[in-house]
Amino acid sequence: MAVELELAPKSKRPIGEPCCEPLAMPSVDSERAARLAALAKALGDKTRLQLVDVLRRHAGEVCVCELQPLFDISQSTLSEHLKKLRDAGIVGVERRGLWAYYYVIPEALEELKTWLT
Amino acid sequence: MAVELELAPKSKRPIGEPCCEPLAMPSVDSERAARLAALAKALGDKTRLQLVDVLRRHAGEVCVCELQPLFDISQSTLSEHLKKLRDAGIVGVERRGLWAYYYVIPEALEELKTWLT
DNA sequence: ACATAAGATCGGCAAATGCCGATGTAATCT
DNA sequence: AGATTACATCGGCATTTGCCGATCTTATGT
Repeated sequence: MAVELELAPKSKRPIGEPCCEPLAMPSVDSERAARLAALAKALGDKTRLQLVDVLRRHAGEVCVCELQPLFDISQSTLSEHLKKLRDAGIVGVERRGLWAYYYVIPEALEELKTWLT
Repeated sequence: MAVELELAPKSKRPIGEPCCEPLAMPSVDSERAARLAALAKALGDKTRLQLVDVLRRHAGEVCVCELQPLFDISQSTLSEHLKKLRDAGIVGVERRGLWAYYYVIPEALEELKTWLT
């Protein structure tokens, strides 16, 4: 993973001890960090996290109207949560007739999981 | 985290009847969902995610003043980001003299990782 | 064609977030 | 003691967020 942030040595400090050793400091590159943060952000809401949890185990089987009674929020709010998850690439939708069936995209969760490992 | 959900089989239904049966789903692990969401939320910022990434590789070796030049934000903003990570239980601090050495608490990341698996 | 239903989007509002400079606190140096 | 340093916290500001009811779009049934 490309090093984008570099460590600069401290210029001032009490004479005795150095604050810290200068370290070549690898970090996730900016683009990847932004992507990972976006994934985490999308999961950073209790309702959305529960949505993902439910969808993960019932992908393609549950329509939105079935999801609705599980949460104490309005239909529009639920729809907006699902949109955020969609925008983050965490879920996808399949429309069948009047209904919308959401499913988790496992690769998205895998991305985060990989970084966490 | 198991949100216990019973799925009602989907069937075509006449107009005028609800799309699906309401599903009896007590927000069983509501507490755990909140915890996981809080973890994800804390990671849901590019700067904080990069902070965690750096700290993970250099736990206890890097003081805040050394972290600072890595990010294009003010000292106070950096400090506030670290506080959020602290509050989420993702990092801890050890103070040595004037300096503060942050380290990642691996169990916190593990929590999220486990759920993602 | 018309009515109905699922779901997305809009407008608006209160609360939370990220950011900064200024100030506070505590440890260390002269 | 006073000065300096590292870091935390405060006050304020602009943006984003979550939420809602209302409305729009699209598909289906009569």
